[in-house]
Amino acid sequence: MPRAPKSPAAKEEPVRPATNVTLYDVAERARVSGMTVSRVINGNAHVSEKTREKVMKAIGELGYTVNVAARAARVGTLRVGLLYSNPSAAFLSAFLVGAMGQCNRSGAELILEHCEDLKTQRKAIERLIAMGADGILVPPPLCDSRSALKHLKEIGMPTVAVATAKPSPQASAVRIDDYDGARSMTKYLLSAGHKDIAFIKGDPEHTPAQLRYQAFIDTMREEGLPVPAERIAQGMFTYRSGLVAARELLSQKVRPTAIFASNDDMAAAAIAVAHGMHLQVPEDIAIAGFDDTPVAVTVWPELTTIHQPIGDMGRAAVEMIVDHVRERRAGHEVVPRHQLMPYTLEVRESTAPAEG
Amino acid sequence: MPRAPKSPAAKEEPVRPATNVTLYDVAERARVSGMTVSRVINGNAHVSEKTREKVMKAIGELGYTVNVAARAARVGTLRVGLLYSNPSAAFLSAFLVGAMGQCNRSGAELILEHCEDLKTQRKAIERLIAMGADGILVPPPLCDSRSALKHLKEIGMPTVAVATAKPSPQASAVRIDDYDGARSMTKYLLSAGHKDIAFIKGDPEHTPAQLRYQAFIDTMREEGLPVPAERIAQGMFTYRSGLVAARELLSQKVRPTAIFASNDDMAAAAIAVAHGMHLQVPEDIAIAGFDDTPVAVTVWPELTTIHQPIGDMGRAAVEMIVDHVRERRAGHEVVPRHQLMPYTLEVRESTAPAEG
DNA sequence: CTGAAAGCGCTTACAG
DNA sequence: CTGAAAGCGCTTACAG
Repeated sequence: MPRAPKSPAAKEEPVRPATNVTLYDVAERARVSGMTVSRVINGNAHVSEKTREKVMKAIGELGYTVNVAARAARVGTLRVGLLYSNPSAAFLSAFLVGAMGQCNRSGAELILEHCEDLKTQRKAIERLIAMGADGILVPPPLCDSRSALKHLKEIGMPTVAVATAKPSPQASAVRIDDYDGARSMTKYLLSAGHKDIAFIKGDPEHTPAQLRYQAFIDTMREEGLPVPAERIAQGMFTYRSGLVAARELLSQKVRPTAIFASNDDMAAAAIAVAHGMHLQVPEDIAIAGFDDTPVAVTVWPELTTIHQPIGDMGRAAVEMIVDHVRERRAGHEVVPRHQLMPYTLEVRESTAPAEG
Repeated sequence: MPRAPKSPAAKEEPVRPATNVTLYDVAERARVSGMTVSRVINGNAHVSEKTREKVMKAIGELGYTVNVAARAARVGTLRVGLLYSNPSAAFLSAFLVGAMGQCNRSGAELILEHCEDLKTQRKAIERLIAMGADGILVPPPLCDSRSALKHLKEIGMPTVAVATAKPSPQASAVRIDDYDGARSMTKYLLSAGHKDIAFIKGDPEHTPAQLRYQAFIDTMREEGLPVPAERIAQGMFTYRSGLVAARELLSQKVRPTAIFASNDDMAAAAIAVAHGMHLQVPEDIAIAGFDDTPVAVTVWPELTTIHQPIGDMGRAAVEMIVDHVRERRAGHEVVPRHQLMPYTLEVRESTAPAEG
């Protein structure tokens, strides 16, 4: 493989800085009891600001980190439920890598439950609860299900939606700005001199598909380049649907100079179709994707795409749900949080400046 | 906050059967001390056979499982190092999912270290040790490096090689039988009526590549179908190398009726090349892969392939390394173990009976 | 708002 | 070969 896959936890921060400093070391230095330190690190409200500061200072100076194993021994292992239906294999495994890594660091346990469709989701949620889930993570496409989120809200289960494009204000969410990402890609293609760009839409049920398309249309329009209907093809985020869509787009009398597929699987399919028509990529047709899943660097030429930090999102989602669970246990109200992760434009070989 | 009690009708194997039975419950029932139970569950040698049996019986009756969090609190979290260089992204993430899941269940922690090539591996091993690794997992292609394994052996570090085709008797290994798997695939193609089968070899540095090729050749020969040189193409396990190899194989005057690529990335490339030549898959040319990585079900038609249980191998490797570390701590000699995982032949749409 | 005590479930010395 | 005691680092009652 040409490039080393991103290692999930390798960089970040040492898995756990094998510190021998305990809560009591902090207590001693801050001249308080261990109890008080415990309160501070758990965000308990009943600590004076002054005391909290003293403790935080000592924590910083000593480089203290909580021993999650000891905490888990006392408090019971916190269980994070993952309710998933049918995201792509690539998405799920990248997400799991991040989520599991963080569970490990947080001393939590990940339990998975599959649910085939929206009808069975209530049962899946109940199974997760029966298995002792303290909080639940909801990746696409379930994260866009109002009824799933509503059900979870009603039963008071801490919830984090992942990779939804239109987050509910009622529930926490970890996501990228799909609109912005698609806008960046469109601008990049424009700046490379492409004017006649075709677009492959994704599954209309997925909110990211809608926003990516909208961003493309809006950005083109802003440049005074309205997109005719024959430059838009409907896909379903699958490779196979990309095959059909790309065939449709490339069999026009006048071909576009670039295709922006709204995910990598469809972009990979577009490359295959182009090659099948003896078109060179990117010389005859530039092709771009979205997500930066493993297939993006498997195909040749490698795909220019928007890198969605799926592993980091899994990590962040677990961090957030763990916070929520602990807030709840501490008797606090759980306020929904929305975390926007940074995406990056990965320019690779499948795109190049337009000719002329 | 107390966790809701588990329903007795538990699922398969709940992540951890949240049993409330402790070591002392077992001790009481077996009429021994907690210390003795601890010795038994840790495989300590200094327990009489009779006592051990009593304890095991009580454990079974009570459904006791050790509380890994409590153990970790006492004994320090066990750290499993993962030394990897450049396996494909798909392999690594599938492996990580299995390995991390098992680490979670075992109360261990996974720490990753990348090493670019064989020259830097010694340093990578030292970094892993500095980070507190108690045992090290070595996936391909490093698992085939004699010098890496030798170094680890010399410093007395418990080691498990993963997915090597030619395991060293000196080190533990978790793998599938690559020879057998390739033989199964070849037999399947033969049974479907194919006689003229081409083969795309993998990176000659990887032991699985060698065995898969050998199995193909041997099986064909047994059937009285020796394979001419023009039916063999050299690949490197990458998509791009598969593109080149497939082009070579399919541009012969007389085309084979099937191509067996020794991994999925190359098989996916072969499909793309076939489509580019306006050949139908599987009607005009059947194509098979090996590994069953996500790309196998991303491309269309989906790939017939040998399913290598990569996630399970990650799980098994962690289980084994944890055993080794604990054996070592208990003062036992670590005897290398070799675990063969089951592969399965996944017949999908990319192959069909030969015509005629 | 803060603290002294007890205990989570297990293992490490130390005995016998 | 077996056990009584102490303690891992943290948190949960219970006080004040």
